[in-house]
Amino acid sequence: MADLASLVAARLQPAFDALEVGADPVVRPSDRADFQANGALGLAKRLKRTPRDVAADVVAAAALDDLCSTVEIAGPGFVNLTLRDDVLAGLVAAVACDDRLGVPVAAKSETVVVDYSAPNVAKEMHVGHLRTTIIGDALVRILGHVGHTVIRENHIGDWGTPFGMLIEHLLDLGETAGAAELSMGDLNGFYQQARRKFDGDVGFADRARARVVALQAGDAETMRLWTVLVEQSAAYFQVVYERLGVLLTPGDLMGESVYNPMLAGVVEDLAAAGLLVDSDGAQCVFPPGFTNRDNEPLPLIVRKGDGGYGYAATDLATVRDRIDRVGATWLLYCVGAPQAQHLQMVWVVCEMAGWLRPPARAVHVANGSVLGADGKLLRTRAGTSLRLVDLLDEAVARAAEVLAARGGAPDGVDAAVLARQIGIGAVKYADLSTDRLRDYQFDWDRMLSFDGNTAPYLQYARARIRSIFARSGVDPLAVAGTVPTLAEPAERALARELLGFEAAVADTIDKLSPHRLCSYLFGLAGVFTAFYEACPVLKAEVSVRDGRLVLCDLTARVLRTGLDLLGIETPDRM
RNA sequence: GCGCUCGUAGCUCAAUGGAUAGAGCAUUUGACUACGGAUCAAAAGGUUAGGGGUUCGAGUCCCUUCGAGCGCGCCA
Repeated sequence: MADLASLVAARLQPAFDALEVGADPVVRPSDRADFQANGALGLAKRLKRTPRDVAADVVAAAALDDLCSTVEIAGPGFVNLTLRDDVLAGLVAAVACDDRLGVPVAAKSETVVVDYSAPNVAKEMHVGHLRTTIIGDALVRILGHVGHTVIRENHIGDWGTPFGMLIEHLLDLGETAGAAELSMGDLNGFYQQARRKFDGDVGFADRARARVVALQAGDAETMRLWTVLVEQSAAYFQVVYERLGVLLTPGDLMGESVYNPMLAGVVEDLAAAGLLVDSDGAQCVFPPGFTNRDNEPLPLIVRKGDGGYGYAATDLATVRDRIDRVGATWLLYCVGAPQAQHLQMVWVVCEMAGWLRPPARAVHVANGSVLGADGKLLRTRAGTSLRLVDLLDEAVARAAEVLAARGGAPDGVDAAVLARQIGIGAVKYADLSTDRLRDYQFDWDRMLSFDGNTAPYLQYARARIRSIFARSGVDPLAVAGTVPTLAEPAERALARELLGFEAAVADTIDKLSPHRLCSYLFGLAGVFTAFYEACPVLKAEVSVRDGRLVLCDLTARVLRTGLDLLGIETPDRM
């Protein structure tokens, strides 16, 4: 199934080629017609002719009669193309019979590593982990859907100096009690108590420092205690991931400790390449183009003055591992915007060292922050960071309230399950539907509303369509293959919108921005509503009815597939 | 000081360099014994923070001012 705009562009291409100025047609969906071609505008100046004349030549040469019902040259030289109804109807019927709903498998399948979530061991998951986790997970699903080989990597913080104090605190509590506290998810308390002792108790701090040395030396007992911390945390993370409904599993954990054995090699190779510089006792690389506040070259500190490896060394090793061992050509880092400069420096150094080279490339899928109603970072009333589990619990509780106010769950539907689907879906959709780079304002009432660009609205729109089939007793399969008539404008508009799914998915991947898909689904639901209002389905005579049922069924399937790609569940009844 | 991101309707958000900048909410007006009424339709709402530039064409690209947020040597 070829994207419609590409189909039209391909028809115009020979006409452009004939003009011999090396330009390509620009065809895009338009509100004024099905498509608008405007490439002639750019050509006109080079040809020293008016855009309208050039457009007329292109249209005459393209012979679009079998594809378009009207081709109109408008304004300063825009070509408005309206597809023939029979062409449109045929395409919709074909998509309706296609399990992939028109979305093709990528011509080039790539191995993609998606780095996302990345919580810290023995620390609470908070709102700050929400966006990276949800956006990363949506991209994993979408890229996988179009046939890429997607490797999820959860780069948890499971190494470094804090583990000295964490291990000592675990010993102070007693292993059993400490582990129990961790598994209950009271991680804020655990970490903060350790921190407080480290800052206030000289003896404890000394033990913690000694413990770091033992950890780095691979002392068996210390490693065992470290493993306790990591395993308890990993189990806790998994509880959160399952409640959130993301694909991450314990098998996806690729913590900092994994790269530990590779760090010496990284430093050796950088030194051999002549990139390493001693600066104030630290081993650094100075990538060009980065300066500090005094306008001096900014170092990437690979090895600290005390001989320890910093996170930069780990990040370098990670790039190398993903490319050389995993064989990835596309590295996606779903990480907050503040880390942009650090990542850029790491990648520049990797390029200098020859580790990151085409076709492999790294992309920072940056995200903005989640803000409260006051426009500041979302926090609890007390001003502490908000635990992710608490946020998710509240989402489900509030969804249950909204559901109750609407009259409760339908008979035979588990209200608790439905509340979870709506509540979690609402949180995820609110996050995904805003441009990921922008900060967005978290608002329970808005995200849980059944009106507007929300998950409940889309879930409800689909459930209503399902109920048409349930009430009528018609099996969608029974009408499959019917070519809709598209006599009504609302039918035609819906058909055209349905064919846009492919382009919406492609655009989402192109920009690595799930909100593109959200916008499409919301638009589709709106066009469907207009259709549903204007065109009776079950009351229509059979020949018309079956075509409309195909449109209904296809709409429901596109909504479901689209929400599925975003990681949002779709209850059949609600 | 340098760098990054952002600034669009009252509010929350859209908009591949393409025509008259679009939705939802809120507001106002209207429809209808209903294929799911917590429905639908319509109106109103804009100097795209300000100024300059590039372009046939700028919310979008470049420069600049203002404002918000975040980074900038041994934490990750």
